[in-house]
Amino acid sequence: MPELPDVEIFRGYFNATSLHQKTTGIEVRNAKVLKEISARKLRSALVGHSFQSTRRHGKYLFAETDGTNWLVLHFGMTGYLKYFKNLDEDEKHTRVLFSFANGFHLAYVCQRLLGEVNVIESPDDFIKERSMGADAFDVSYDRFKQIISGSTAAIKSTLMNQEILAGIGNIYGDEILFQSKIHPKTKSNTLRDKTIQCMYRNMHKVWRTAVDKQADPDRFPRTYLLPNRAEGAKCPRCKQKIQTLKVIGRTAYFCPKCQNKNS
DNA sequence: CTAGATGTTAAGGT
DNA sequence: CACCTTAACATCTA
Repeated sequence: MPELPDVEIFRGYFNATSLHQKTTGIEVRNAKVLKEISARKLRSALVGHSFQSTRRHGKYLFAETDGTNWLVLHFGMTGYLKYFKNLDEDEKHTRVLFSFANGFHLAYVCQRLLGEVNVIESPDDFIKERSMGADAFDVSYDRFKQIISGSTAAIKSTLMNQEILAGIGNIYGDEILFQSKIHPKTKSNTLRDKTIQCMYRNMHKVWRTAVDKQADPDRFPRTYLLPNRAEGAKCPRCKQKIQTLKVIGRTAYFCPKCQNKNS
């Protein structure tokens, strides 16, 4: 489930489980997640070292070692972390298994292999090389407004473009637009200042709620779209039928009554 | 059996 | 250039 809030939760999980202990081994079960490095390089960069701290930018998690390298984790559509002692708790789709000196393991699980495990020397350089936009949790209002009003694309497309704003994916994009009563196909540069302010506030509200509720839609407030994000479901605000349409190839769920293009 | 699913990228079209 | 659509990656589920 990895969008910004999910990755922020993984970061907390990593901090609570995997810092300050020596990595004793790394088993690469499926090298497809390594994308641009070898298993040998992953091991030589991390084995014998310990993780000291973490950072997040958009959907990427970075873990700093006591050496010169950082571990990079991206979770694709189906990735997550699991920390355990006994291998009978291992997961079917563990792609990389980190082992620590205390006998515990950290599994990088990624069913669809769309995620990435990498090693880098500088998160800031990596963020630049990958052309990532401002983190959607950290961005200032002035920058946010500049970003939105500088794009002629559909607002949902702008929000989800990682080179413009990093961290928003399909489901939280829908939630932010639902909370802000904006139609997903509204042209970004036609939004009024007041609407952009509203969207900025709602973006933060959604992040806080999602992290607070451990990104579990069942625990979200009833006024949220996410628990009702299904074809034929009813809008939690006006009871109209939720509709779908395609924006940049992804399904957008929205309420045709609450979210109209002229608001 | 088929279509679609939280992500990203490449290729091609308007 | 800015934007959109489609396809692809591997696997599971409705």
